Amino acid sequence: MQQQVRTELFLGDCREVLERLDEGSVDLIITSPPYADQRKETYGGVHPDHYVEWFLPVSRELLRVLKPSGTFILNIKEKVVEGERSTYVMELILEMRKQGWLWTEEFIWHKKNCYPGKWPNRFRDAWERLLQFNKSKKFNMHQDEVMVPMGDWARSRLKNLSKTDKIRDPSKVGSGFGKNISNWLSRDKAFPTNVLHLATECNNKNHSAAFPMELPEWFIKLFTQPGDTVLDPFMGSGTSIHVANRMGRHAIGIDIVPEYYEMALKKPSR
Amino acid sequence: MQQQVRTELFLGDCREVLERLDEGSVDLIITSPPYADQRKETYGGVHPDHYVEWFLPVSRELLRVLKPSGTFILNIKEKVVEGERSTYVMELILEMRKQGWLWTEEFIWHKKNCYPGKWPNRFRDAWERLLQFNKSKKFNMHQDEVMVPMGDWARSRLKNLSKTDKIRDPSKVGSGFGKNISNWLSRDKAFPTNVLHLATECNNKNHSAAFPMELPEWFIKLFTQPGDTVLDPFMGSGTSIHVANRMGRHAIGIDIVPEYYEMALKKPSR
DNA sequence: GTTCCGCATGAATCGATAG
DNA sequence: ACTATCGATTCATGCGGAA
Repeated sequence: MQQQVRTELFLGDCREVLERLDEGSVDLIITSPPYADQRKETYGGVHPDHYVEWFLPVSRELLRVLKPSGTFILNIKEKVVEGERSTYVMELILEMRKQGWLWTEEFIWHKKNCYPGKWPNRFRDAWERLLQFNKSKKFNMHQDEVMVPMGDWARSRLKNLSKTDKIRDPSKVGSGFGKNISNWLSRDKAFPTNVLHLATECNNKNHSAAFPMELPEWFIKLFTQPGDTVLDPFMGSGTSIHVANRMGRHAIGIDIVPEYYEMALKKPSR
Repeated sequence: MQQQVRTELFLGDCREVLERLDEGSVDLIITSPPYADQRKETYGGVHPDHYVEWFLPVSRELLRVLKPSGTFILNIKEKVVEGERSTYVMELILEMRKQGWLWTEEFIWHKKNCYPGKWPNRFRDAWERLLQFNKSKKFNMHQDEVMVPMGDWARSRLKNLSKTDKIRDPSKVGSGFGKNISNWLSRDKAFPTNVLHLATECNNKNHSAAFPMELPEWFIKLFTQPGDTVLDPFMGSGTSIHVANRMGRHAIGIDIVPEYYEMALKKPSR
């Protein structure tokens, strides 16, 4: 029942708050930390050169509070510095492995409505990383929960490519399954892939979410069950926390910015 | 003219063959090297732990033969080893930067019809990396050649120009920017993003790396002009070489496997 | 109730100018 | 020279009001 769902929100630096959480108490961590040099007004901005050392204490605590069967989903993307992609995300992955994390998978979030712009040497950036880390090779995964209908794939929550995407790419889709196609026709649902097609939410309201609700929803369905605990150490306005609550999961949210903390407190769990 | 197009095919280890090519003689290198520990029969297989040291001598020679204005597109994806994604691609990027390469961009190839399958701990892998490396920040890029049709929204969009189309609100986030809507009036095409949606080709069963023609075609259009030179040091059956020729570019192809070399020789340049 | 249409907004990046 | 700020460029989406 919804009433049984526990929600704990903390105002403060997650490096300190996390120390107060019990070891092995969280089933899913899903977060989108401030990217390097971004959100200067609110988070102060972290220089790309110092990003790894800034994040490692956090990931160490996250490793502690996660259950052995749990999963950590990290949404991040490196920025361009002087014409090159920065390497701090790769360095972060390498360092987190040294901490004991397993880098299990990398999902791609294809942002269908990416930021506009034109530059002489690059195109618009339309994707972000969704890095999956685990504590052990045996982690919980409920694949059936995120199956997508095959027939009306377009209407499903995990949306398919938009109309223009189809117009733009006239190559032969579905021509490549060979004999296995018969297996698929008899099913009505299919497992998704590791590429997620979602638009960023840019509504007219006073705040915009870091990522669309469908994103945490998808991973919460995939990696937790009702009654499990979801943690977001950089909750922002609290999107993933409230999605977790709505789905009957306990939620723990942390943010260092008072405005976000207040916003998360007040947000109706509709 | 097509007749003027030069094609050089070599049978041998590209580390040796590349030494015979002139410095600064290639405009675009596009290749899909044998993935780690894959295709053992054909390439002998490279263990993930030795992949970086195996590839670095190749990339050093590629750096030499590339023009300062040229581009290197590397199609690669790390395999899963004992439940984890291997880190050799990230390590390779870090090491190639030490060689002098600039890691300019990472395109995503979304494989729309990836191979079906089911595993208890992961979904189907539907994307690969297309790493862009450059020798200098000033490289050739012909963006107009790869423009795509605009979305349907554009038609109604341009009927009425709103105030904010001319003067954008310096909005709350501070990300506001002014528009020059007059640039749009005659526009029916848009620039693409760094996510490519292509289906894999499966017609050529003989070749172990399924590389859809559209992929080299797109990068050849983007980074070269007719008369330029395209190199594929792991040409396989020679798809990118023949696409380059068909598009009026000179081509150099290398492969160590006699069967592939023969295949590339015989392939009609339709 | 549908569909249509107007419109603000988004983890962007480059190059020029200012301190 | 080296860093910080600012102006210029751009496309797709979902919302909300109108038809």
